[in-house]
Amino acid sequence: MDDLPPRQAEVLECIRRIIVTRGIPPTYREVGDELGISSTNGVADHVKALVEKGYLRKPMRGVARGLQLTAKTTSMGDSPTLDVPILGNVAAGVPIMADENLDGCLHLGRDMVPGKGPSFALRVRGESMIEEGIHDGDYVIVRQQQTARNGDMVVALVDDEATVKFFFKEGKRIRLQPAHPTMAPIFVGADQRAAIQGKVVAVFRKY
Amino acid sequence: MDDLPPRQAEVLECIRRIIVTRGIPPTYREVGDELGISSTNGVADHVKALVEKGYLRKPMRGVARGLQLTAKTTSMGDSPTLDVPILGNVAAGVPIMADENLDGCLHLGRDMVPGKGPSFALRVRGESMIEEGIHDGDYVIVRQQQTARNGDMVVALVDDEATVKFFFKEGKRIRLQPAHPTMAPIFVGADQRAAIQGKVVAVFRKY
DNA sequence: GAGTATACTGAACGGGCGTTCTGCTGTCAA
DNA sequence: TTGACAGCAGAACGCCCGTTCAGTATACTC
Repeated sequence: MDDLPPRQAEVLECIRRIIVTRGIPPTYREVGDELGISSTNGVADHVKALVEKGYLRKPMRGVARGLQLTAKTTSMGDSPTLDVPILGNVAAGVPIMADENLDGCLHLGRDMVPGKGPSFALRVRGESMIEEGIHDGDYVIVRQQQTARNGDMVVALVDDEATVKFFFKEGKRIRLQPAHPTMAPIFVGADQRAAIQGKVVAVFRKY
Repeated sequence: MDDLPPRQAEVLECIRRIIVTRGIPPTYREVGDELGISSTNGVADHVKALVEKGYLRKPMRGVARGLQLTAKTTSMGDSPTLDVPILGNVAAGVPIMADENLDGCLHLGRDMVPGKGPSFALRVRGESMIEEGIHDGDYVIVRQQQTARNGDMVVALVDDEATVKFFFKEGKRIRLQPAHPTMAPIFVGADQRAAIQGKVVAVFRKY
């Protein structure tokens, strides 16, 4: 993901920083001034490469300050902010990573979403994590990953349905443990692959 | 707050919509095209008025697409998104509304933060609302207001310290009720004014 | 009736800014 | 050693775009 040539990475970082801190994208000359590139063409070359590689977007050509960040950029590196798309309910079907948001975005400070990699948000249905302080209707912010460690709270796909549970590997089977006084854990055998969608890294609730 | 002349409100709404949906501010001519204003000066007049009234900002003059929204704009109207500044800990001193963010921002879909008016976020210290699923370290999103209704979860100033409690008016006194099995409520007499800072409208937790 | 705010048209100026072209210097793999 | 890629310089073109100046029209207040 982050296999950019060093100078291109600097250019991308510079553009991202300016967009985040100033609220409006820089011009080629502004980028050049910051990085010591006197020719606009020098910057244009880098931008062209970054667009081709999917790190930047240029929706309208020939337009002043027309550079935009893509999801690839906002969910990478040490960006101070992060756009987390809300992909749907955690009890309804398979969540799919998409560029465009379905139900809006959670825009959070980078330090509030631990770890790297793409993230998404889901709405929790049911009370299975009530003892963790996660209620029906809460949103969970999930970092996409296929594996998990014992004790992690994960979003897993069981019978084509996504659920939020604690993850425990017990020998050959996996235990998906709810945080509810009366609900029983779900066991997934070695044959049925437990499709881990990601790890819950944050929770959001609306009153 | 929203006492703008109708046409100025349309211009502001148009600019805000374009910034939110396209990610980059519009030019005067783009605004004019959308609203049927053929002269850039017509738009410039509206922008000038909106800047003077504090609804827009123009940090650099003479710069293409240099318009920015102010906190006044983002926390008003039917904006689809909302920037909520994080102002500090809920147990540490008086929260103050400021233009610039202290600890970053929660950028949330408008429909996720009920109600109107300016909002801010605070970090909760202690376990006093544990039974509500609000843990130590959680963030609460607070809509600024001076009054509250029975049962509201509010941020109140008691002895110059901000706390999160449920609000109940009981005759002449006010009861600030924690959601904790062993913690006692705080009573505020009629003489001591309970300084309500706002109402908790959302919660955010980071793992 | 004078003054002020709103809401524009039309035109022109001048710098901002993306684009394009040519050409240069490296490095690295084939 | 030929080629591809990264990373520039320098210059020129031409539209984009904020700004400014000069008016016009309506509505409202004093």
